[in-house]
Amino acid sequence: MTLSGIRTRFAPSPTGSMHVGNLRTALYEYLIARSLGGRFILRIEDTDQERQVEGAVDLVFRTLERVGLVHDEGPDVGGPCGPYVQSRRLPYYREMAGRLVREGRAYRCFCSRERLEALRSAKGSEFSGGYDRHCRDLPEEEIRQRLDAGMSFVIRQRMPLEGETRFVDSVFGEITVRNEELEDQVLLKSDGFPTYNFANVVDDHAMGISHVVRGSEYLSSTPKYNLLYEAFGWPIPIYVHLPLINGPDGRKLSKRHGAVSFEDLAAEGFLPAAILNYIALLGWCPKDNRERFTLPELEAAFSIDGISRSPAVFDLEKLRWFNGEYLRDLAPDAFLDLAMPWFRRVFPERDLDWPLLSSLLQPRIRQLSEIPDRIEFVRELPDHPLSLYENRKSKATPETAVLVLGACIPLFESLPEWSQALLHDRLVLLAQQLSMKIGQVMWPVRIAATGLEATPGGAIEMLAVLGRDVSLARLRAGLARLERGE
RNA sequence: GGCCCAUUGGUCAAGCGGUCAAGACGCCGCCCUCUCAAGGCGGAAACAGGAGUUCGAUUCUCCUAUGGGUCACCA
Repeated sequence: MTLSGIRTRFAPSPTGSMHVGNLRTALYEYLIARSLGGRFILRIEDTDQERQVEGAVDLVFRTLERVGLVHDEGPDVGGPCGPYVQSRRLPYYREMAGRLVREGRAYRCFCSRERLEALRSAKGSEFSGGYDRHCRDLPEEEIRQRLDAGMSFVIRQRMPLEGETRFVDSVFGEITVRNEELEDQVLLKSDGFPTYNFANVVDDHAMGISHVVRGSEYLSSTPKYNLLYEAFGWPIPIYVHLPLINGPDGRKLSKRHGAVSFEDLAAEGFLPAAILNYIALLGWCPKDNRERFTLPELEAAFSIDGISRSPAVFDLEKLRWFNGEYLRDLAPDAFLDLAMPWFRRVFPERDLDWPLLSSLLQPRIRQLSEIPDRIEFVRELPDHPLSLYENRKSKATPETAVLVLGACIPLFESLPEWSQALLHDRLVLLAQQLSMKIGQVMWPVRIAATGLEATPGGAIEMLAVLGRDVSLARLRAGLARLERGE
């Protein structure tokens, strides 16, 4: 079977949540494949028996689906290079490791973990690190003896002791490392599982991966990968190393920076499309500097040469801006559907004029999670100081408030219908009668009704949301407070 | 500490020898406006430092500084 053409893969370890860095890697891998007419493959790298997390594989599927990164081959959809789960490819890795041992490019190492640990601590602060190649040239009979004795072993790659390894990364350019820096890395662990490095190379070749896309934390170990490809006589893939994503403090983004996984962000009211759009721009910039992109638009615009080399800081503020844009672009009923669960957090039973509230909130929020706080005033009038009735711009004062509220309460009581149109007409009329500016009458009404300096709508809209009874009760209470002066 | 990489406003970033050094977020101001948003207009804000190369460096080279990555039977 020959695999040709552009092929990229997303190869997560099922160890927990979908970090935005991982998601971005998946995105770029997807985009490289799509923009070049290639195929995007999903492979699960579950070679670490101890770090498996229940349900993590499902989370990967679900997340990719939610953001629309559809893979062409993978554990669920199959493909010509299956299985796409590393724990089911064990015999293959053993065969390949055995081949390297036979050819003298790898060897069995019987060193105990204790010895290795002692080695490391002995080097101490020097940090010259690494394995001392103790078993590299064990005599044949000694190997056979230990094997017969049932000693466990790992298989290590026999690295060249001199010379240098050079490679070209599509993003970072040419990189050269002296071979003496390279450790005789473990290929096969004593439990028979391959290490990440080994399985990765073996599978990338077996699956015909043309572009190896990954975070730049792998940059310095890439020479080891290349030496493996060479040991097997396989062609070296095109490398695309991605700049890291850091937190605001300049350190690698992690849990202590708050919500950094896709599911955290989604739970906080960010739209998948907005998240995807934002992270697409973290480390990549289109030729025309455009910012708003749908996935198909990204597929058309993406190119490797737009990837940046320096790390990017994950800026929640900018994500919030993106999210606000996406929220505003939603059709009103689509926004209502998304807002409803958040409405229900404050009003599990009671119904309000949801379409009205929804239309007021849509242009005003950036995260769905802002909704509960924004409508809490409907449930209960917030404590507020009388000084709120003072507003320079509206020329409103506690004194004018008394006049306005005193006049509009009876007016509202006799209103035949509690409609925005009617409310509006009456208040405009009232302003004329009192020779006041419109804002002068609207301000105290809104304050008395909501107790808030800023509300999701004007006075009329707030009255409509609250309904006749609640509105009147609050206006009366407001007036009484003003008259008492406290 | 060794090795590798990076360095344009607070953040994302354009730039790829000659620019008054784009744009976006955020911030500030003005307009619109029954508050706040949204929208419109405007503003403050950057080439880490030092040597070279060159007629000319943000762009090329070297050094320094700072930051990051990596040195596992983790990925």
